Amino acid sequence: MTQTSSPLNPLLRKLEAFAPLSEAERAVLEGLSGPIEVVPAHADLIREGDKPKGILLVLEGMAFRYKTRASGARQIVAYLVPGDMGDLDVALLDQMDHNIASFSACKVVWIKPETLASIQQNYPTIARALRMSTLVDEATLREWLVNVGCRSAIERIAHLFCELLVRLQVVGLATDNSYTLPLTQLDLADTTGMSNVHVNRSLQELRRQGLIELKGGRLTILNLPRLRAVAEFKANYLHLGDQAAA
Amino acid sequence: MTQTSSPLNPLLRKLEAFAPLSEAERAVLEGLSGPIEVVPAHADLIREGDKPKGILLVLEGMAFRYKTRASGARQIVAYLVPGDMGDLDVALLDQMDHNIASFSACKVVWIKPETLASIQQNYPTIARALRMSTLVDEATLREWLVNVGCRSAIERIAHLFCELLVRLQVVGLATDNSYTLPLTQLDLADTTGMSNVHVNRSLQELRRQGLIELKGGRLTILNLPRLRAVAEFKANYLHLGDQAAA
DNA sequence: CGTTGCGTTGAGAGGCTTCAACCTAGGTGG
DNA sequence: CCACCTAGGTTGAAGCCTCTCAACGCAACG
Repeated sequence: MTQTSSPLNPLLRKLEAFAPLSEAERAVLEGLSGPIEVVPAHADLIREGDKPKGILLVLEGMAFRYKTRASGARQIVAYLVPGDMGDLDVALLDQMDHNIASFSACKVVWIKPETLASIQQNYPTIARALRMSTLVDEATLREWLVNVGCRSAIERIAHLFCELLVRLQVVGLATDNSYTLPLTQLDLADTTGMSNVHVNRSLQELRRQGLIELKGGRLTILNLPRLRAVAEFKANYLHLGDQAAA
Repeated sequence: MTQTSSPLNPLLRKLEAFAPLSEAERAVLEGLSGPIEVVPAHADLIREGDKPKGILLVLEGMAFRYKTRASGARQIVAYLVPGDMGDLDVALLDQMDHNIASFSACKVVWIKPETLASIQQNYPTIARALRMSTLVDEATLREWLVNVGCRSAIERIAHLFCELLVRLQVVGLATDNSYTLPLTQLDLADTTGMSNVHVNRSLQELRRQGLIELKGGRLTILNLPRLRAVAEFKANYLHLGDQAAA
């Protein structure tokens, strides 16, 4: 209630989902805000082969990690929503092995490795929360692999929607089982490893079953229990405790 | 040359691929050996829902991470070869979100979080190498997602074989483009998101093209350049510098 | 008012799955 | 020492899920 308008709010909310923070700790995190970069929609933030620019923190908007093949095929390997951070140790790498781009217009910060390192040293609770968050990112990647590796078309999309709901709820960006989803069907296709045509048909099926409504860049989940059942969604990999009924 | 017989040797080799270690640092790492657990083939090391036992380090044999669906379907999400370690911070989680099991008989160690933490504090070079290694694990997961998300059956298998070659070469377990591969075709199927029948046919095709030989639990790559071309394999995500011609 | 990006629809093709049978090799026990 | 058993590899056939290609609708925008 105090600082809902701070650009750092999503990060604070996310970390507090792992461990309560003191006022001092919250204040320190506010110090991360630095120079905010405003990024238009559909723009690359950093490309494969580039030297890491620092630790990416998304404040607003939605971004994603992806890799491309020589053929031009694209695989999206992660979504970055407000409060999400890149790897704490990216600075160790001399070049990126994948790309990061924006879905919608974004506000981001590139945190200097030293800044983060010093915070981690001096504030163990924050350090813990940040490391938890990294573990969850990895767990999410594993879940995405399960998604593409052994779920059907409809199940994949349903699972993705369930995951996003939880992640956006944590940072206060989803209410009434509804949230902004600035993706095209082609984006969804490249995320779930299917063709845009089949994404279209799967979405229609989800609509026909009365599970979701998706139009104008906003997704509304009409029947969450059934959507979760379809996706066989268990939130345990997000490690939020009981907040998101596993 | 000095201590090739140490059970810790794979870890040393792996970390040295990221940064040269001093004798003192090597000695410290030897101290990790602790009580070695011998695990038979096809046994679970830890299950989803369990409390993490410590940081897993594989000394010998081959293990894997996997998740299962209610239907019984299994998705393998990572391979663990000698020298591979689990997440440095797993101890932060109160329960595992996936399983780990052995392919072949293994020797492993469960390192106590405190032990590792103290080493990380006192030996920055080791800490760096360990964190690099975690970054590579995550990058590998992303590459696996690309594999399942947008490569054809043959390409998936070829890519997996290329990756394993590099990883095993690093720890000295592959010579002459050949290495031990204690997997069944069903294991390969659950790794690549396909049916065992189709894995069988894809392997036959790779054999027919003279690219590989696979029998008796040993894989020999007969034509590495062509196998890499088929897989469109670029080793950059393993971040080994020039050691493995990207 | 044309252009452009995105969603939608139809039709045909194909990669992969499923089911099922059969084969082989290795291990076990009578 | 052989018969049996089992796990894993191989093969065939049928079918479907998903893809590709292509056309068309539609809304936003300059």
